Amino acid sequence: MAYNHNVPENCRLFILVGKGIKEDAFREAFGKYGKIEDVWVVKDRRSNEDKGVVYITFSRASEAALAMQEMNGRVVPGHPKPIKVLIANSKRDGSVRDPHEDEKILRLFLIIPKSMSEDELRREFEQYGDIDYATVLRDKNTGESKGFGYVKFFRPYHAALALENCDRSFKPKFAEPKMPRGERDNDYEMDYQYSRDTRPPGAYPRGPERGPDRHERGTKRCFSEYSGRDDYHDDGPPRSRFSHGPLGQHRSPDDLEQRNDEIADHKLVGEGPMEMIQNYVNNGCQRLHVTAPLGLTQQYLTRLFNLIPGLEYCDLNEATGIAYVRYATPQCAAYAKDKLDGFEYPLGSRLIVRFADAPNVPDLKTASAMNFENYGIPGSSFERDESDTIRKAALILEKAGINPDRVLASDNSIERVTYCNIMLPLPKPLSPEDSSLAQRLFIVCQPAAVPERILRDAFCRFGDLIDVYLLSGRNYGYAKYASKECAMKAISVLHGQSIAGQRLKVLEAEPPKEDNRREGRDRHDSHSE
DNA sequence: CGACGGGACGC
DNA sequence: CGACGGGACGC
Repeated sequence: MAYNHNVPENCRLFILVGKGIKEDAFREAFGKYGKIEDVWVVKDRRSNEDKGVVYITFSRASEAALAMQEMNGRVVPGHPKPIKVLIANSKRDGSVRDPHEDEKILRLFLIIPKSMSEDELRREFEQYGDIDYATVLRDKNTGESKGFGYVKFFRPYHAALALENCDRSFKPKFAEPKMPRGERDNDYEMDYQYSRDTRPPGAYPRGPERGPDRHERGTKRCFSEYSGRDDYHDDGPPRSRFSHGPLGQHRSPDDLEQRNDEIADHKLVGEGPMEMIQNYVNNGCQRLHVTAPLGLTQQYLTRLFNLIPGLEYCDLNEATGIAYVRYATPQCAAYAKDKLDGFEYPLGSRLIVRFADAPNVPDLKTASAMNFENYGIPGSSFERDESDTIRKAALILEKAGINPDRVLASDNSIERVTYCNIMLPLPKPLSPEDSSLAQRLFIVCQPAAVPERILRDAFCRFGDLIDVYLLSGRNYGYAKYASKECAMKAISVLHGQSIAGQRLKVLEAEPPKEDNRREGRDRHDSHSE
């Protein structure tokens, strides 16, 4: 435990690259995919010359996977050679090439309820991306679930999103590769298989509502554009030379309401107005940069952008409120930008949607700042007719399966949540799992258990929550806090209230029953690793 | 085309 | 009444 400080798994990129490129160029090229923790341009000890290898550590695996997916095979500006981007092995594993190393970044090991079937497991995780397989391990004799399973994705980015965003009770981990000796069939060249536009063999479009253009792209583009691609050369669906008007144009309040209407009237939902989308100009940009209000969750934002056909991913950094969204075609992206830029979501806040890397929008900061002027200032003309706007927006959110009551309160300190009978403080970040325990609470749900994600959402709102869980199959459990005040606040607010239809008791927990009284220096820490 | 530095448990 | 959680894949 001494070294290897808490760098999460699969957050580091291993990049093969031309020599003479400086650290700043990598920060510039990779920084937009996430928070860069470290850039190391490897140099020869003696000659001090570049070795053509760079390591970049991101704060999260999804950021690294996204950067790999987007940057592999591209060039760093000003340097002609396309780079090769892989997820780095952990330092401990060294440079060994495991023949099944892809499992380390594609497959999750998950703790699941004993009652959960493979279908349910798959359904739970396919919200994060296309799934290769979902398995539940069972006792050979009784057939009873062992309470854990594996889910394998096609893309590292999707696996990482699932890991980071699934209910914490799954205790997700990247699975250790373990393969029967028999080889698997689709062992095609791994090197570039996760790159930008590829869709793996057997992948299917997520969700039945996807537009037909998805299928056309589908399987056959896997390796078409890797070699030496250095710019936008879209070979996607039929492009149109016509547009429904200029893009990125200043918008009037009437336009916003008009768009809300369109969405509410289903013009935008479901099978999608494909011919309309095709009429959007192809500017070669499939990625959008979204500025969302803080507090908005990954899941909710994904549902919103998924209303528009062709969504490939929607990655929100919940800490910054910045999301990157990608669609199957530039037209879909343009359509999404047109419809959702300035959209009131959640109620009371507006999204800002820009092209992430369009040549004609070189400076994101400038674009965002301008946009704030247009939409973000209270007292602007957007406030007129407020009740009507809110009503329409609520309609749209309901269609996306989003709870319209989850409104950011005007004073930004409490909100209405549908699962609870009272207003609650806004969610606060969890304390790290290894935080020292300050107070434990005993929780009883009567008459029946409440899903853990709801408990987590409720109990985190007082701050410094480490963990909350119910004993498996029971209606009681514990919440652990890193601060006594936060725990006591949770008791004072939540005790006696109703959550997900259950009556809640929240008490200070008694010390664990098995008297571990010898808390001195009972065991010597085996310094592992 | 292919693999590991610097600084470092702490206010 | 309601008291203490689960963890690796048929070679």
